[in-house]
Amino acid sequence: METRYAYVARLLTEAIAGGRHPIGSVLPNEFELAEQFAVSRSTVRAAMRELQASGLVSRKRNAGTRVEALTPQRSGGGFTQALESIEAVQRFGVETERHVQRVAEVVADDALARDLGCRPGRRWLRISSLRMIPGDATKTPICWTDVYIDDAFAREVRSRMDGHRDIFGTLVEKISGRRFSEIRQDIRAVGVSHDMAEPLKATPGAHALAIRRQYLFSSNEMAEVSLSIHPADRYSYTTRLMRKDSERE
Amino acid sequence: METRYAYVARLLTEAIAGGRHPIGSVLPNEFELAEQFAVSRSTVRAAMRELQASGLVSRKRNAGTRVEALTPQRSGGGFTQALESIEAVQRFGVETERHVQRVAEVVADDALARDLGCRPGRRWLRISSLRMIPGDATKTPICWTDVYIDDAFAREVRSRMDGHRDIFGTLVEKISGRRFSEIRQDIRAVGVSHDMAEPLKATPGAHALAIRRQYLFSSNEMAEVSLSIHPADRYSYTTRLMRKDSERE
DNA sequence: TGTTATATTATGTTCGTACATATTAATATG
DNA sequence: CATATTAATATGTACGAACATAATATAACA
Repeated sequence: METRYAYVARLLTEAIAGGRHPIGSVLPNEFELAEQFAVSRSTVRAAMRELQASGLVSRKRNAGTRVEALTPQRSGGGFTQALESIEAVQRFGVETERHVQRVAEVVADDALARDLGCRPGRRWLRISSLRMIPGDATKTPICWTDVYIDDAFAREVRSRMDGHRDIFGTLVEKISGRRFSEIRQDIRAVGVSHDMAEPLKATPGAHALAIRRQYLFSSNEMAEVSLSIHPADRYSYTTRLMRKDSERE
Repeated sequence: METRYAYVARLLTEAIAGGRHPIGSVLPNEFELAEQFAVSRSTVRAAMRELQASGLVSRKRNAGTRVEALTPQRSGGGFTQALESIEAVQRFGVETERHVQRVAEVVADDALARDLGCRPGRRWLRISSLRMIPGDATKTPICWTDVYIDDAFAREVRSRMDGHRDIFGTLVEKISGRRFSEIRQDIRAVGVSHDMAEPLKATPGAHALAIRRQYLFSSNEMAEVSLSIHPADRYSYTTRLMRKDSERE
């Protein structure tokens, strides 16, 4: 038999998916829900824990329970990929080090705006760098990366980037005092362009992976974008998706 | 101030990390722990929920709480990607339909074994197909896919594949009565080969994404592998990684 | 001996109560 | 009018009790 909290969780999930509670709206409080469903507050809280775990709602003291998504973001039955840190998103199998080539402030023209997924005219700090394996005698770069950081953080980033060996995303989080809530990633097949062929030690037109990563704060504000070019023979993007059940047997 | 359940969770986490409770051992039951820490059973259960969420322990009725790992496996702060189903792994933005081109039983030679990640000599049922957008007048395929299914399921798959519109993975799960526990995915940049240029309506050597997906029952039982070739102009692989935290602000 | 009832056990569910705490809204104060 | 104080509010923490359920161990029985 379906437990009562599972029943409450299911009804609420269906109501949210069905549009009864649009994103951003606030659910009735726990006591009201308890009365509506004729269960105790503890049962409502157990149901809420499920909704929260699946990413449907967020909760805050006295602000109530707000709907964040219409469908489960972190489900139980499907597959999940877990990355323990921002760095892990990059998934280089090996240790790499960054060699900064150029730093410049740029304004997005139409082409760049399309590449980055921002509006034309937006101002960015661009940091271009190569990634290498430390101690590699051939000095063959793994990839070329252009990191675009919101102009608002440009001065701080410029002054602190030298002492910073981590990925730039962590630096932006440190400077802004905020945390990224989402990373959008886009992988395409491209050819190595003429400009990049030489620094990458590849032939122009050679097969390569182009990876775009957009780093967003909670309000859908894009604070950073990175564009990487990986020649095909040096990199493949690997993920392991695990079925997630925490119950035993 | 540290809450009591957080205190209990911390002590238990430290005790596990410190080797006091080796992997596979069973913790004292909830009533005993409640007495040890001088808290109520509810508080112990709240602490247990934390340990379970971080992957340190698993629990089963009457079998108790067993230690599964010494350090947190799913810590907060990282990012996760959630796929609701096996199909979602493919992440075509649009509805697509499969057009089977060839079906054959094959034995992996050295080259194929390397491509699939299996041992040479293993027998597979290979199903080659094109994926199209229904109603597309130009009939331009999205991708070419070779699906390799374990020989053991070959006969069943052959007889049931016509009535099956879903991805083959679900068919294999249905036939075997087992569920995949892991999908390994590998994305590389390649050129369209001469054989595939014509069916894909692409020029030989054109930039393309090659995606290999290995479907595993357990960590060493690979039941299915798929190799897809996506011409660059028709597909990009997109993922959204969400921060795990569900607290607000 | 093998199979079927029965008791035991540890976690799971549900209730109710009480107080804590963070945030917002209302009110009083300078 | 701006600021400090207070009240109201919704979630968070903590307790204790009772019963449910699944798995295991034990006893009863043929």
